[in-house]
Amino acid sequence: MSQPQDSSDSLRADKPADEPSDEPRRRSGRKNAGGITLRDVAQLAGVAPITASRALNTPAAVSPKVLQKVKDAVERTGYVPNLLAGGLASNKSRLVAVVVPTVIGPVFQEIVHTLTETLAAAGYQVMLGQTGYENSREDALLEAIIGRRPDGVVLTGIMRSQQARKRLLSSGIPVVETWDLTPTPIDMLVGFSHENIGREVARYLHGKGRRAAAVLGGKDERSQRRMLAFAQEAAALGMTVDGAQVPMHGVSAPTTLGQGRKGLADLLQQQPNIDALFCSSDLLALGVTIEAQSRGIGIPGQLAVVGFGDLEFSRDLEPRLTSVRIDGTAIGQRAARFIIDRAAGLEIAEPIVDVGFSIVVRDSA
Amino acid sequence: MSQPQDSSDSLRADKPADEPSDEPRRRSGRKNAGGITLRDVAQLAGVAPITASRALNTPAAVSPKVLQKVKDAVERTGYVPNLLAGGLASNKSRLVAVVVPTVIGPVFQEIVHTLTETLAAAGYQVMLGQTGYENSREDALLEAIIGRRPDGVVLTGIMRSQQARKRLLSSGIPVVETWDLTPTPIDMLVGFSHENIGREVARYLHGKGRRAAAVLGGKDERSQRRMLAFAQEAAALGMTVDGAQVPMHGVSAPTTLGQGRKGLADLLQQQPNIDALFCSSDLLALGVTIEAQSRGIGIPGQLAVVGFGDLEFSRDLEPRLTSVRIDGTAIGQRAARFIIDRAAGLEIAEPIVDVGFSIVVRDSA
DNA sequence: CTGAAAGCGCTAACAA
DNA sequence: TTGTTAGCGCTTTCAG
Repeated sequence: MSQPQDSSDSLRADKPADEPSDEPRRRSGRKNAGGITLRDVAQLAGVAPITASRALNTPAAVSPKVLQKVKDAVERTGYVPNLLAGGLASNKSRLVAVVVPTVIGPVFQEIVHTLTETLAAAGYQVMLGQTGYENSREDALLEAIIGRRPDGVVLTGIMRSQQARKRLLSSGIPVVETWDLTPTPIDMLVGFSHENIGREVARYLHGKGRRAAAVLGGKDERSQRRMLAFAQEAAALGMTVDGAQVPMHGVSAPTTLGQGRKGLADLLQQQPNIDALFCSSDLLALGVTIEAQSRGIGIPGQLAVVGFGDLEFSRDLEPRLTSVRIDGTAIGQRAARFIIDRAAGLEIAEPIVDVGFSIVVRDSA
Repeated sequence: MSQPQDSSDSLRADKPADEPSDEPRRRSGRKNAGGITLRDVAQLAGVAPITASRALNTPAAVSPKVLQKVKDAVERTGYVPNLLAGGLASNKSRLVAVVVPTVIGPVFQEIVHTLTETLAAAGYQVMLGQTGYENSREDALLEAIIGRRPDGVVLTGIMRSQQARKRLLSSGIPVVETWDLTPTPIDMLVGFSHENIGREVARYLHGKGRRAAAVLGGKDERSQRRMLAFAQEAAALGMTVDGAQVPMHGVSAPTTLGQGRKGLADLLQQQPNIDALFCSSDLLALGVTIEAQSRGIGIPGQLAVVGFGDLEFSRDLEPRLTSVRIDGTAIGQRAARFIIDRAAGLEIAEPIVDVGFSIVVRDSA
């Protein structure tokens, strides 16, 4: 490959510093985009390294002439700043850790997507971490995260180990917890109340004249809380209540359509007369729909079904699925803003946000 | 908290500066897990920093006694190594960038999941990047990625801009492309042939006695190639071929169930006699199933349907969906191994891997 | 097996 | 506005 950028150098006319004077011992193996550093750029532009740095980071603080020279030099060398070095020197890594139980399954997709996008637009890069719903990996993961000195950590539906929480807190890294309304957040919080959801759904179904309620959900903690609140409220309203817990295959997997089918079968065996069912995910609800269909059970006629998550496909099902909608985009944006603001040194006036939820009423209930 | 180290600096007291108050100016605002550095640990353990470093990184290279002392010191101080600093010094960031069009949608979930998990187990952290199917963001994203000097980049279904490819190549960072079999990969490759899939599905349906083929797919490039190959092979086998292209709402979004419903409707209007349909995603196929059901079209009796992706739910649909399965886990593991091996300085014997695919035959076709 | 010295590439403090 | 100096926290190199 011919690289014709050897001695032409038509730009740096004033300071011929070709003198390889007392070359200090250089370290080996560089992976550095051609080995070009800020110093090379500065030299080519005929300015001090710090000036080149300013031209790139705070262009307003530099004369237009210098700015242009530096830009040219960057262009000609193909220089890409080493953000690791910059981060070390400035103590700002521009890295944000996002931790979820798993990226498999539709639940946290919207949040991860929004965070990645919003933070990227602000110059941050997202590091992804998966805990797998277990505590065991939390500690190792935390160590790996803190070691990178991120400018923020977003926790979604996890981090229960008390020790881990303490560790994070004492690291001084801004933390945003999401997907729940913890009574005692580590730092900042963007969430919603699982209990309120359960209660509201119970009231909604009761209001529709249903009297024999049932719930179907996985055994993750938040799902359980929705289910419990639903059951309690339904009972308080005078409804009968049955429930089935979906067996989670592997503690890190989300609920599945198959579990929905099986779940309804189990439920019907337990209590054939149920007329209202709250599923802790839309996938479960879809399974229930299919199973009901194959059994000739009419939805919503015989059985009203409410899902959770309002997945993209739910509006197009037959019948169209009524579901609880969580605005993952809003959560992601708010969380991103919290971290960006913190990094900018702003005071967060209200570090706890309840984004709420809504019941999207369609045909299935 | 008695810290018996009142400015005596027991370790480096060999240069008595004339002025006693020689304390060097310290930089401000540290976010450093309590501000504990390797030097603090080393001092507490009574060894040199480099020895403490060795105790942590290559425990076999220090005496058991020293190892214990350092471990104790780490324990007592709560020290967490600064991986940014380590990365800068050693030129190994232990960061791997994973780039996908979007994490929304089920397509790349398995790969991202596997990569994150496998790499984490090897001490690497995944940085997530989303291009949004557009080229526009590719350049900025690439700059952000290269700037972090990752030890590897995994590209999934993207990076078309020639300039971007060149940039990556010249950065010297190991690159693994996935989800396709490019004729001229940048570096390493783990993929499968979209053309072969199209052809095989056509043959399969022809073998089942179907003669009026149709395809339904999104307009992303690979989907198109599957569809085209399918159409060509079907025609070559003497089948009639119709096709419909799903309108993508926003170029970055994956195909949806709703599009499947609409797609079938359009297709039937075009050609009511089709008896075999290849959908470029399982979600599309599900939509087709539902639409067919509501129109009283029997599957597979009247219409055979084949999906793509073999999503988790496909096996539980009614009828159970026949689909093309891609082993995302295998792709992720292979890609991770490539990068880990490269980082270890190993020669990659065969840098191009075809993981193939399989047609999972169920009831729908 | 252990240590001193010298940076990795960049930016915060000061100064000019 | 620009430059000088001194690190950021760690690891490489080269000696003991």
